[in-house]
Amino acid sequence: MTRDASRVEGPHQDHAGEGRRRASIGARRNPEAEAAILEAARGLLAEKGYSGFSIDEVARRAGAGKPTIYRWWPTKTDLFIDVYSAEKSAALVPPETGALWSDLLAYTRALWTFWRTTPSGRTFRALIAEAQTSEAALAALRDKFLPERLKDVRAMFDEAAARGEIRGEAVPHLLALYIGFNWVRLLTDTIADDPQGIETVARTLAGSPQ
Amino acid sequence: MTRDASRVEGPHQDHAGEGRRRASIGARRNPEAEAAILEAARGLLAEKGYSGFSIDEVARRAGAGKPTIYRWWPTKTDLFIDVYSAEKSAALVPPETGALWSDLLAYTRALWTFWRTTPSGRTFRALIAEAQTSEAALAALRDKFLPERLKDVRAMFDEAAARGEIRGEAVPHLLALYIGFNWVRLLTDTIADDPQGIETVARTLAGSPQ
DNA sequence: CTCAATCGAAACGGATCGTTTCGGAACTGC
DNA sequence: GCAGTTCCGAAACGATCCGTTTCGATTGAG
Repeated sequence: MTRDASRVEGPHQDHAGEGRRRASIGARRNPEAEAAILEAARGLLAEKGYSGFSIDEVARRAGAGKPTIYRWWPTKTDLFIDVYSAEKSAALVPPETGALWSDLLAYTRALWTFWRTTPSGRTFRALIAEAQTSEAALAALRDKFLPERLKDVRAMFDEAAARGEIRGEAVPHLLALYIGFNWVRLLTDTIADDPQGIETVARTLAGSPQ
Repeated sequence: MTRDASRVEGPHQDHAGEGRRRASIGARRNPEAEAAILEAARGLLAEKGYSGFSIDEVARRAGAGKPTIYRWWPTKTDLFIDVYSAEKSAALVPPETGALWSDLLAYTRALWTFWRTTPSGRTFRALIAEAQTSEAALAALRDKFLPERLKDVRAMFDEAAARGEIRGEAVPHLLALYIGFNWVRLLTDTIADDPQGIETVARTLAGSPQ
């Protein structure tokens, strides 16, 4: 690349370290900086949702420079995915009622409550939305988060198949059906408690008599 | 508002109408401008998806001024919703096979093909994503588009209830279940044809023997 | 003819993404 | 101990975008 050699750049850095500053710790990553960035990003996402999630604001809150952020996370989406990865999968203990329909009933109500009462619902909506724009986010959602976080739900279906309640070959499709139901309610912001709807769905998926 | 009265604004408008220009037709809307804007927006959305859908680009393509756009559509979301409204609901003729499960099988395969082979799938994904950020888009999606476009599907379930295949009270919930299945496949970009999965889902919703 | 509303061009303010320049700090290899 | 490398954060930049404002011009209504 040909570049102009003559430079007339002005001075930078005029307040000269009177405030607190997290300087470099040498020719390697500063874990404090990384932690501060992730924590700032996590808090910002929980507070203002994805619309208020900007790199500039994360840098301000973390007391970090934008180049420091972009050194480790090439794009905003990468940082977002990383922050989402750190979210606790939450204390959604899968029920063990002995029947698929009542397992689903209990689990669904707990999930909706979790989505309503923590930042997780909002954050998950943001991830799904981001996945509609970014290929990286879509791949992360489909190939990383979904398989990981659906383990418990899948186990409920697998156990039901082992008990003979449903066919084993139907499990992946019943799972998709069940996930879709929760998604459509979350994405249309209609996850107020709905015992009747949830019970109908649970019984339909389990093939139980109504 | 107090405003400075002294102005030293430079001149505008220096090429003086040598190019084609769609001037005002008086103190009222110019339907040509409106049509050009909608057409440009529609084409842009189909070509580049929602990420490339900017007001500046729409204005350029339409040969319109941004103030003209903002006079009629207060925000970008409003224009987007309006463009989406104009999308043809498409030639998805609901099947009449006489049984819910086979109706669903045929309809689902046609829907997925429609989503894959036209800009509609991409556009619908964009609307769902937009609804996660904009309250207006969410309201439009939930209260306007969904009820309207689900008429055919709802009718399939209603007729099945009339035939005694399913309980009438279950219709809204089975509908949500069915929509969710399609959404989750669309939003994770997994709408390649999947006859087995679709059949399992159709039979589960219809309560048919497997 | 005057007034009001429209038209498109252009510029603006503010925000954002992602990049680059800069002064400085600290570890690593020699 | 001393250069060289890599990191650090501040600041500015270019580009893009949203939504607003100014401006000259056009045209219908009264």
